[in-house]
This record gives sequence, structure tokens and C-alpha cells, in this order.
Amino acid sequence: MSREEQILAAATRLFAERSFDGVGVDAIAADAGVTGSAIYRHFSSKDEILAALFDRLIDALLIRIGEPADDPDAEIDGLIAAHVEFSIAHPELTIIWGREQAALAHVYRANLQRRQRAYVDRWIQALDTRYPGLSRDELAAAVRATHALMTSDTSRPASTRRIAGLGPLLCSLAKAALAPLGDPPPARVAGSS
Amino acid sequence: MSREEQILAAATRLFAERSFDGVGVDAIAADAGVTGSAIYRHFSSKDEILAALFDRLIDALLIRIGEPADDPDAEIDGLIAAHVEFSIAHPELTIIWGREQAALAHVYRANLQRRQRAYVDRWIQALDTRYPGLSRDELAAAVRATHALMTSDTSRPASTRRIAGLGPLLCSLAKAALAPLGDPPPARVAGSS
DNA sequence: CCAGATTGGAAACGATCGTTCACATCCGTG
DNA sequence: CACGGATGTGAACGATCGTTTCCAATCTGG
Repeated sequence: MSREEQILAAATRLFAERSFDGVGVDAIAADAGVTGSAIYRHFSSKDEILAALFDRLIDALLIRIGEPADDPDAEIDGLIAAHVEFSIAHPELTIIWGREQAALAHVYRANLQRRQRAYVDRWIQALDTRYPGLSRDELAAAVRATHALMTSDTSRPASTRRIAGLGPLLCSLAKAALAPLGDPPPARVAGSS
Repeated sequence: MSREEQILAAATRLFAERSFDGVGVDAIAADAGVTGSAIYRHFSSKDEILAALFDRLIDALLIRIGEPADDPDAEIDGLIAAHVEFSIAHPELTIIWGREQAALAHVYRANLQRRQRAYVDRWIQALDTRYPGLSRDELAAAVRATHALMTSDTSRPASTRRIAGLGPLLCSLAKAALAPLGDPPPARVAGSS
């Protein structure tokens, strides 16, 4: 594990436990086994560390969702499973993702928002196909609601035990939450009733 | 509006926009029309301001939910409506609630957690009555998931427009999300099929 | 009008913040 | 061995942090 990765791992842990503004570079460096000034051999600023974390986060997320499925229901199920699995596999990054976006310096924010929008658009596309007739604002709100539901375990106090079978539970809740968005569209060709 | 309320209003706005650690007492005071040191005429510390915000937040929430309803479905619907309406009426407090709990000083944390547990227990009771047979951990996870869904609009970028009919949409999504928890329990006395 | 309490401002405190700089150490390559 | 680049340390920087202190202004009740 390179020093750079050690620093990122320490920053991930500390940013999640406290916050970006609540953690100093000296604390991150100490957790990585060096002194504060050594941070600047690997990152040009504290902000760049946070930006690197967001970049890795989106990478890990985009890798999980793969290529779109043809069947609308299968596509949504795949997106849900990927998102839930990510939030369980990387709880600390998930916490940072939901909490520290405003703390990201303006210089790096545009890039994060662009990649993030690509991810959300994939969701909106999937929902629009499966539940047609909704406005883009409504679709975006539904996506936000579903994402919040799936990452809700990160708001659990760190002391409490993570329950077994959490992933399937969150998947079923997320899938069910989308039901009121509408009935499935009619199949392209006439067939079964 | 008393100076104390002005300070709390300024703190609410700034803590929500930036974060607790990211806002200095001078900024809060300036927003309230005084200098930084004047803060300490009304609050003993910056932490006490945050504690006061949490206290008011729980107050506003507990007032909204009122007394428990007899019908399990009506009770859940009431809880959902109250929570959604609160998060829409007080978006800044909702942001702070979800983001700054760890920033609250240890001295004030126990009180917040006690009152918050009372609120969550009311939810767990309602869900346990309507969807019996689940473990307490599962119920707690479902409550967290539903709460996250209902407050998801606070993760919207501040620049985007809030959509009309957001409240009913979130209510229906929240209600539907609970469906996979199980079928309704049989009525106490034999009657309609 | 005056005594006392309330409220606010200016300045300063020690601490911590992110960052830089000068210097030492190490390591691979010639 | 000599050398240059990569890596790390310790000290210091200006800035900002939360807080305290001292003093002035304002208000209130007798």
C-alpha cells in the first residue's frame, strides 16, 4: 500500500468519523504514519485529498453498474443492487459522499458534479423507461429519494451492530418505493393480456 | 424577534449552508447584526447554539406528530405526513439534523439522543404493530430508510427549483417502501374475509 | 436623575488551521 | 563513489478559531 493510498485511507476514515472541516492535515498524516508537512509531497492541498476521494468513489460506483440492461425492470434492479452493495462495501465513502459535497473546493466541484450527473442520468433514464409520463423534476426527486433510502444505513450510530441481511432488505424497500410512480408501460407488440 | 432568535436563525442558515465546523462565531454574529463576542451574552459557547437548534428541531417534530392513532395504518400515515411536512417546512434544520449530529459536543449529545430515541421508538412501535414479526434491528433499519427517503430533498443542490407536489410524492414513496415488510395482521375479531 | 442590570464593541489570549521552507535522509542509476 | 530525485522532518508563516476581558452604551425601575 503506497503512502498515497495510506493517506487516502486515513482521510476516508477520519472524514467519515468527524468531517472535512473537523479534521486537520496533521491528524490525517499521523494516521498515515507521517507528519503533516509530508502530505504535500503527495497532494497539493487538503482539498485535493477530498477531490481524490470523490473521484475514487464515482469510479467504484460506475464500475459496479456496468452496461445498461435491455429489460427496464432488470435495469432498475441492477442499479439498486449495485448502489446498495456499494454503500455496504464502502460505508465511509458513502458517508463522505452524502455529507461533504459542499465542502469540496469550487475548483474540483464541477468535475464531481459532471460525473455524478452522468450516474443520476442513468437512473433517470431507467426510471423514465419503466415509469413513463413523469416530469424530469419528479424523476430526479424519486432518484434522490431512492438513493437516500439505500444509503440510510450510514446514518446509523457507529456503535450499533449492522444487521444481517441488510442488503436484500434495502433492495426490496427501494424497489417497492418506486411502485407508486406508475404501472409498467404496455409491451411494444400486442401479446399476452 | 429577539437577539437570541436572530442568532439561532443565522446559525441555522449558516450551519445548513456550510457546516458547524465551517462557520465561525463571527460569521453567525455578523449575520445576526452583532460582533462575535456579543454571542456570549446569549450563549455560553458555540456548542450550545447547536444544542439549542437540535432542541428546537425535536420540539417542532414532536408537536407535529401529536397523539398516536388507534388504527395502525392511520398511525403510520400520520407519522409519514408529519415527517415529510417538517422536512419541507424546515429544510435547513433537516439538513443540520442529518449532518451535524456528530459535531454536537458530548455534553449535549445524550439529551438529543434521548429525545430522538423517543421519536424513533414511536415509529418502531407503529411499524411493529402494522408489520409484526420483524426483529427490532430490522424495524430500526426500516425506520432509518424511511426517514432518509422522506428527507431526501435536502440533498438537492440549493440552486435547483423545489418541485410542486413534492410532499405527496414523498409520502406515497415512503408508504410504498414499507410494503415489503409484510402483510397486515389479521383483525382481532373474526369478520370480513 | 441615578443605581444596577443588560447588551454590545474592541482588543487580546492561546490554540489550531493549511501551507511553505530549509534541510536531512534515502534510494536507484551513472 | 557521486549524484539527483523522491520522501520526510521540524520550524515557522499568517490566518482564523472559540473564548475572555475590560470598558462603553443603553435600558429599567425607584
